[in-house]
Amino acid sequence: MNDLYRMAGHLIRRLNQISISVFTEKMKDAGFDLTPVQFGALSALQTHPDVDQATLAGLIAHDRVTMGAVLDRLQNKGLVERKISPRDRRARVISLTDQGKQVLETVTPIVWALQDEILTGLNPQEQTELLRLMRKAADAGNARSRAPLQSPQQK
Amino acid sequence: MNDLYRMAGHLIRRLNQISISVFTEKMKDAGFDLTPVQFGALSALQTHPDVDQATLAGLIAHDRVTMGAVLDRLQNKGLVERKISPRDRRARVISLTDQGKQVLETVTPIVWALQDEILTGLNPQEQTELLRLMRKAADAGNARSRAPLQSPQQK
DNA sequence: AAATTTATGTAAGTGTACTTACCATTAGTG
DNA sequence: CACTAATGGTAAGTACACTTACATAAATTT
Repeated sequence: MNDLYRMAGHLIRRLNQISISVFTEKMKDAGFDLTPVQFGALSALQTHPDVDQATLAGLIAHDRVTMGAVLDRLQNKGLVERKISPRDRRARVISLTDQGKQVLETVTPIVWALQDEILTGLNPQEQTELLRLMRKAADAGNARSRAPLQSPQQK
Repeated sequence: MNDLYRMAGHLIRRLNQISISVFTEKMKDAGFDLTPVQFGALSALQTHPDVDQATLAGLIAHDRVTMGAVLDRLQNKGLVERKISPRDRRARVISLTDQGKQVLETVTPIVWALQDEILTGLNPQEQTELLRLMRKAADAGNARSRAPLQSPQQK
């Protein structure tokens, strides 16, 4: 038995694989073609409408380049619109289309429901505790990641 | 404050970003150009020498295709050798080169040391508990991931 | 007002992490 | 022993998740 299996990094990667796999499967079952990151972007847009790409990237802890590519796909699917900001001609203001809003509304409860499935094998108390610890670790480590989470107020 | 931030999937993804970022930074500081997955492959090869690519992939929960690409890079760096298996002409038996062994030996303690840094913000008891819960969840969810972990005996 | 710095978005490149499809080979069945 | 099924590896394609580099535009400094 390799020590690797006891390393935080390896366990986190494995959980991420499981998480993405469960998400993809459930989304497919529900008839939607939406990745976790794409859902994250739509979800952040609902809470913070009409932000530009860089701000949106900061809201879900991505770099501008990745966010640009994700938005390309969301735009192709007709879920999102890009408009040049009237106050800054460099910036693209992103907004949910009607279809985007509708998809998000349908999909959000499904995404919530699948969260438990990611943590199958843990009882409710353990799930709560794991969530608490992960949140604490993610908050503390935020500045260490390449694309830190940035609340819009900070900007 | 968006609900997204309370979802298991989002927290796992964030921890993974932090984990990879810390790994990359520390490895670079130490003068090595090695990714987490590349280290994982070398480490698994140490414990299970002379396995074929598919078996190696199973040992660290990857699919054959990803493993092939990782091994291309490790081979280019001279850390690994591929030989056609005498007992199965389809299979490539992978072995660590002397340089690979040496790199692994130097790097392993660095990787262990950096694990704590991934979980900065948690005290030792919390780290232990998080690791326990992650291991339990990863084990239980193993079959759900696209590329489940496979012990060589199972095969 | 001009020069410098900073910031937004995109292009190109690397490295996972998969999918499907394919070829070669081996194992299993009739 | 022929036929089929399963397996190992690769090819091509998609989607993150970054990096560096660059053009444009805005903000700041001189």
